Amino acid sequence: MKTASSKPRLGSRGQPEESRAAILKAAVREFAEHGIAGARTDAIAQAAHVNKALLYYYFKDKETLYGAVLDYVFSNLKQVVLQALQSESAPRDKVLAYVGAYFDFIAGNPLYPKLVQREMMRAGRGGSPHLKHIVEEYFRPIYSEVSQILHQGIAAGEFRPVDPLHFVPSIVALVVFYFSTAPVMQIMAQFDPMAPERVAERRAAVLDFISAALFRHSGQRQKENASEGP
Amino acid sequence: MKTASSKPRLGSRGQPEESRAAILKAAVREFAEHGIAGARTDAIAQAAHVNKALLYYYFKDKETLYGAVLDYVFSNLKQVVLQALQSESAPRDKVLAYVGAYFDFIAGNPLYPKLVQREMMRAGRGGSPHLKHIVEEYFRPIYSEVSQILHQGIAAGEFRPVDPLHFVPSIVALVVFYFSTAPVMQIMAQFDPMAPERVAERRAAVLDFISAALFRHSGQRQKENASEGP
DNA sequence: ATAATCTAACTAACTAGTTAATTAACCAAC
DNA sequence: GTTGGTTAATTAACTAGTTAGTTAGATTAT
Repeated sequence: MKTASSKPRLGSRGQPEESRAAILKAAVREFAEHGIAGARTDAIAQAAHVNKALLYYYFKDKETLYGAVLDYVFSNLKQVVLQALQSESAPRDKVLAYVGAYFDFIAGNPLYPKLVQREMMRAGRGGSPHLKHIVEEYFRPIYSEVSQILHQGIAAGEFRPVDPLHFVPSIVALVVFYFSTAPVMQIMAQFDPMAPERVAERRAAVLDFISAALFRHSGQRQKENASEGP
Repeated sequence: MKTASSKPRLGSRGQPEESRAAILKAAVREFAEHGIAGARTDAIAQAAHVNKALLYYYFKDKETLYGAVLDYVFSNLKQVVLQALQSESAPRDKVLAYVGAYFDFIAGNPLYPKLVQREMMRAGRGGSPHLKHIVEEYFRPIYSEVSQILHQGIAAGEFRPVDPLHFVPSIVALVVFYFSTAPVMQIMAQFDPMAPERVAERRAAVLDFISAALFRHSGQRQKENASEGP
């Protein structure tokens, strides 16, 4: 980015990067709040202080813009999360670092969780053109890493013998759910669930929940299969 | 309901209850798959084999129809879940009964989880006219019951000292998430996540996860506060 | 001039909701 | 037991408003 000009940004050859970024940012909010069907291109243009035709100058159509939003959000997530897994520590600490980083990322970007959740729901019968790409590009690499760590921890006897295929989604559920359903919490309890102290409380609760469910405690029974029949 | 006539159902004074029910059923599917903004009233009418104007004869407008769908779904949920909590057993078994019933209800109605999730997300800035009613009417009674059981279990020393305000949503997250995000699972793993054996697997995993996180195991440390700082 | 950036105004398609008419069950009077 | 009015249930066709996407041109740095 160059000089942040305060000019009325008229005419041409203005700030292409700024415009594009403004559109993306506005689109994140609009899509997160209303979903792809509920999002209005006019609203995005207005929020970005840009003519609507510019959306179509930078992005092919609404669906493509939505795809760009998803790529932006999920690549950020991937970067943050994989970085947290870089350290050379015990499986136990790696899992905690992963969950913590994931939680903080979501908590720090209150618009993302709904976007994530909405996209994950989009597929049933003629669904999303983006989902496959997102899964392959962002989810699978993260899953592989975490899954590997789980196996290490289990092999080392640090963890209970859980199935990563279920445990990893369970982690995601615990991290994301609170934020995507914040409106319900707002009504249930009578406080703002996004207030820093509440978020900190939730963070602790999630870490505690996962720790208790995953880590072996002294005196705990050895058991090869982690499941009970239905 | 009377004789199921096989007449072409033309004209008037046909089967008012059947028509209304057909509309509701079609609306459940349409709203679950596309959300309220993405749902098309024409599609609902067509799926219900009914003229579109009939939607407006029975329901005031799209939003009202959506509200009726929500009431239908959530009252079913409430009934099933509260019944499971009726028994006179130990807190431990009550929690397992609750989670099992909740899980089975969602698993048996594959359209509901997305509906639930979608509505729970609907509020941020000028949101849902239904959410408050749903929370007060359906969620709070369930929450109260479960919360009470958790307190009993904690007092009896059966449970770890968890905060119901976080633990209950965590349970919901674990139960609902798998189903609402089934499309992702479908791509990640290469199997149908709704296949009976997979659902059974998930059920076991959820019960195991919650059991491990909640129940005290022999030799487990006593600790008054269940959280770690952020 | 050229080309990249940007806009006001327009259009074609879609969609929630309405209207006015139609059908048949029910009931009362003849 | 037929006639005709009343009313609930249902529909084909329409309307008014919205919305994604386009176009033809304007602006300005190089």
